[in-house]
Order: sequence, then C-alpha cells, then structure tokens
Amino acid sequence: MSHWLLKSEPGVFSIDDLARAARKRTFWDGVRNYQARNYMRDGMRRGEQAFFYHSSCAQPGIAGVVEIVAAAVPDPTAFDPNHRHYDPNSDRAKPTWYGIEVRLKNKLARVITLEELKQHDALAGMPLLRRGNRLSVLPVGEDEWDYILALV
DNA sequence: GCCAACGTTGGC
DNA sequence: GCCAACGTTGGC
Repeated sequence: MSHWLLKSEPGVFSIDDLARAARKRTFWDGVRNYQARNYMRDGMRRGEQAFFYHSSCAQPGIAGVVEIVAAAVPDPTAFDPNHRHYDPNSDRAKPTWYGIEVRLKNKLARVITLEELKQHDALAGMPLLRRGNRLSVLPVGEDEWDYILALV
C-alpha cells in the first residue's frame, strides 16, 4: 500500500469543503501534469490513503487524510469546452487526463505546516520538500507517512 | 506582487 | 532534437 499527497488551494477547494461534500467525497479533477497523472492513474489504488495538503495560502501544510475510494477514470472536465480545465487535445477514445475519487478520512487536529515539516531531518528526503517541486500529486514514503502522523 | 523553478510549446 | 519563449506553480 502506497501513500500519497494531494495538493489543493483552499481558496478553490479546502479540506472543509471536502468535509461538507456529499458523503465527504469528491472527484479529484483538473490535474494537467503528466507525472501527476501517472501517479494517479498508474500508482493510486482504491483503499490507499493520501495527505490533503493546502497550497498557495497563508498557511501551507497538511490538513488531513483522505482515502482513495475509486481508482483513476478519465477526467470528464477535459472534454468540456466550457470548463476551465478543458483540453482540446484530449479525446474520449484515448483520454489524456484522469482523476480519482477521494473521501475525507479525518481532518488533522492541527495543520502540519510546510515550515514545520522542513524542520525535521527525517523528512528532508520527501518529494514535497524537494527544491522547486510543483507537482500536485506526490508519493509519500511509509516512514515519512508515519512520522508525520506522529507529529499531530 | 515577486520570482525561482519548473513543464510545455513551437520555430528551426 | 535543440532551445528560447512562455505559462504555471507556489512559497514568500
């Protein structure tokens, strides 16, 4: 079982938005980066867990844990010309973009901020903390996953 | 708002 | 295939 991290801008979709969603579920659409797509489509399996990370906000950091409740399927927003994430180069017969469905497992008692994560040598190797990383979907090592949960 | 660090695009 | 220009991400 692999572990993951999913970034979302709370101004667009926060962990509280997920908490309020029907059955606390949402389809994770709009990923338009190939490596992130590959992690979702080829890596993520139903039942695995991911950190819900708030990015581009006052307090970037890990806000909660979600469970992948459905493996990747083609992202319908890529086919919708009126959608912000429309991609004219993607077609239904051979979709380029995929999304997964997640369910909120739990919100953390506090946000584990990026600043705090950086202070732990044990986490220095995390892809999230790697210089210049901008991927919105990332793997998290098993040791790092456990370590971070123990920080709460 | 700034800017570093990318990924993508497109001319050649 | 190279690489400059451009767009985006995301911390600060």
